[in-house]
Amino acid sequence: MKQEHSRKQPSPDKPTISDTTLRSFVGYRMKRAFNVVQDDLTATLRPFDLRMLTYTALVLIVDNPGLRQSQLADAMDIERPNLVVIIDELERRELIVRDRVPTDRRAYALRATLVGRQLYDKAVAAVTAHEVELLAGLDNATVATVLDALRVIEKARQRS
Amino acid sequence: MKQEHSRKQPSPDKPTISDTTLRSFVGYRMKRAFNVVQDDLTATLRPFDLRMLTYTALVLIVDNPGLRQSQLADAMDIERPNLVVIIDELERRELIVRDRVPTDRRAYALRATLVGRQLYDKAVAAVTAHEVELLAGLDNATVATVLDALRVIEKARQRS
DNA sequence: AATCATTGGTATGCCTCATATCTAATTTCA
DNA sequence: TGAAATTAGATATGAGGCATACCAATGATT
Repeated sequence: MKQEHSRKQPSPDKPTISDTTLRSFVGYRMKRAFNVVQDDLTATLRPFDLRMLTYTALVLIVDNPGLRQSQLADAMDIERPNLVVIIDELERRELIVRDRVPTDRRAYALRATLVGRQLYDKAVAAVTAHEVELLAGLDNATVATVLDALRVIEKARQRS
Repeated sequence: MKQEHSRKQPSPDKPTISDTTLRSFVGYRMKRAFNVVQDDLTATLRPFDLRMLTYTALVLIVDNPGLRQSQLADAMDIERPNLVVIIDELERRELIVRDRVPTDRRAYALRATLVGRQLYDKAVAAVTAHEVELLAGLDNATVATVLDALRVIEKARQRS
């Protein structure tokens, strides 16, 4: 996703069109807000030459040394074939290594290199800083409420 | 996006991997929650043979009869070339028409047909019902707080 | 040993997004 | 007014994120 939605202010001559119906949907609001967050994240990660998915994979590998590709795919909620190219890229850049698992020669144990861990540190710090700025207009209690609501929504699928 | 993330419960044997670092980011939580909402929306719209984008376009055209394609692209935050195929599809299905604008022969005024408005009614009702179910675990005050927070986040870009 | 399941990989296609470029039509303005 | 710039829509094309089908190698089951 290379969007970076250009935020164009409404031209005063053309009539602004109404999205009242859509605004009544939480999903629509979430998408619009998430676009902003994602664009910000994309811009934040660009200096590190990371995309959202490579960043996510790197973080999970650093935090879970030795995990298998299939576990990582599960955690990232993507299919195994799509993870391969992500791992390929991280390995090519020597941010991680594919270690053979002695007890199961089909599998790889993924581990971050020193360089990978250093990039992780810098990227996580940058993303954290950007999030703080993005949430500057909200007090902590509100953020906590939102996070809790998001968790409820995320878990709602298991009911349906 | 044809995802429909298969919600697999964690196998008890394999160690669940930790996403603690990522969980600390609001963006990550938003993405996970939004995936659920989007999957639900996709499933809800499937019986109507609508995707999120065709649905969004249809709703905006019904609510703003006569708008131009470029206005619609602006409202949907997508590029004009990408809107063309969406409009093509809606027109082919005779849900909307491209009327020539007499005062500007470059432009089209988009209008929904009767069939389009009928589909709109059904789809909006279905999506509304699904949202109610998805948000069943949250009280109204919480939803209001979340919507407000989302608006603050969405507008935050204009500050940066 | 034979069958089945799993891991990682390859090939492939769809959808969403972007950019560059084209035409026709309309504005702008020297 | 007439040339240049701008705009509306369309086409072509490519990147990236997703899915499925299929394969080879290995491991698990019986």
